[in-house]
Amino acid sequence: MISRKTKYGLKALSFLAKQESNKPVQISVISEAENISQKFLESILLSLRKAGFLASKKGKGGGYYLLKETRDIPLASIYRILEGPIAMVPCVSLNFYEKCHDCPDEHSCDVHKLMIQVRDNTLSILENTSLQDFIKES
Amino acid sequence: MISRKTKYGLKALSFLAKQESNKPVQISVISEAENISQKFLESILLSLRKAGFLASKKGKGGGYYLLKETRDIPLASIYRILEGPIAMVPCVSLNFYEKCHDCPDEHSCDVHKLMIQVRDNTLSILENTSLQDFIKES
DNA sequence: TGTTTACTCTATTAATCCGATAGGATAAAT
DNA sequence: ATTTATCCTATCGGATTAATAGAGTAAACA
Repeated sequence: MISRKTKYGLKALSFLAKQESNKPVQISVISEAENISQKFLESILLSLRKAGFLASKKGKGGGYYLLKETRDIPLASIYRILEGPIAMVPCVSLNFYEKCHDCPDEHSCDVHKLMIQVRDNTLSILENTSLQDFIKES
Repeated sequence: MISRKTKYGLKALSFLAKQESNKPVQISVISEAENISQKFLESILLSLRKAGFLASKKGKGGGYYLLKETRDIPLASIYRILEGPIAMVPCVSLNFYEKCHDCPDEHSCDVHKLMIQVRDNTLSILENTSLQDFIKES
């Protein structure tokens, strides 16, 4: 299961992607439309901005807007920013590798072998689905 | 990422599956071989027993052993028992369905639509990988 | 029958994470 | 200047996780 943070982030990105123009949208607008706590959404959008997917404008008429084309925002990137590693165990993570504390030797671990397969399969979905695909069929 | 509970459970099942005979294996043997806290492993094996995958014998010569054929234990079942829902959001879970608190209407939710696809894809991997497949190539 | 062995069950704990909130700082528009 | 709206840090209660403790139960075996 993904956290609310990730779900909210996806909903907000989808909301922004569906605007006709690229005019900034205020946090309060998104939070009301999508039933998300405004303060919580603030921190989520901030993460997405720091990751380079969104830009913001302060002051009157300000807000958030997409910085990239929707087709250039793969689900995998959003997931990594908001949720963390895509791999099921740290020892097979490409972007967040960590040794498992209980494994003296990864290469002799069945779970390790299995999780590499699961990771590759999951990755192929998440890398090949973009924000565009995902609002397309609404 | 999966919890340690699930990882330990997988390792323990794999360990049992690799025994030649179906003689009971003591918790302490598994916990030492796999570097798992014995007490924690106790509760994990108990869950797997209650779910019908393992059986146990008490007393001398006792321990845990597999109750089903390794090919009849899909990863999906183990995952559901130890980790919980496979779906990324409760509103698309087949076995643990719950309405999302922030969605007045699931059918108009982009995330909902997307997560159905992700779920089906993930499911097809986890349902079609059995404990047998997963120890096979060690 | 009694002792050892090993699973069963409950419950407690420390640490971490999650979701949410508060409030002041900063920057832009008018 | 004043208003608007993002930026940033800090905090909080509650839930979950991983691990531990200890008493209870059942089986084997001498």
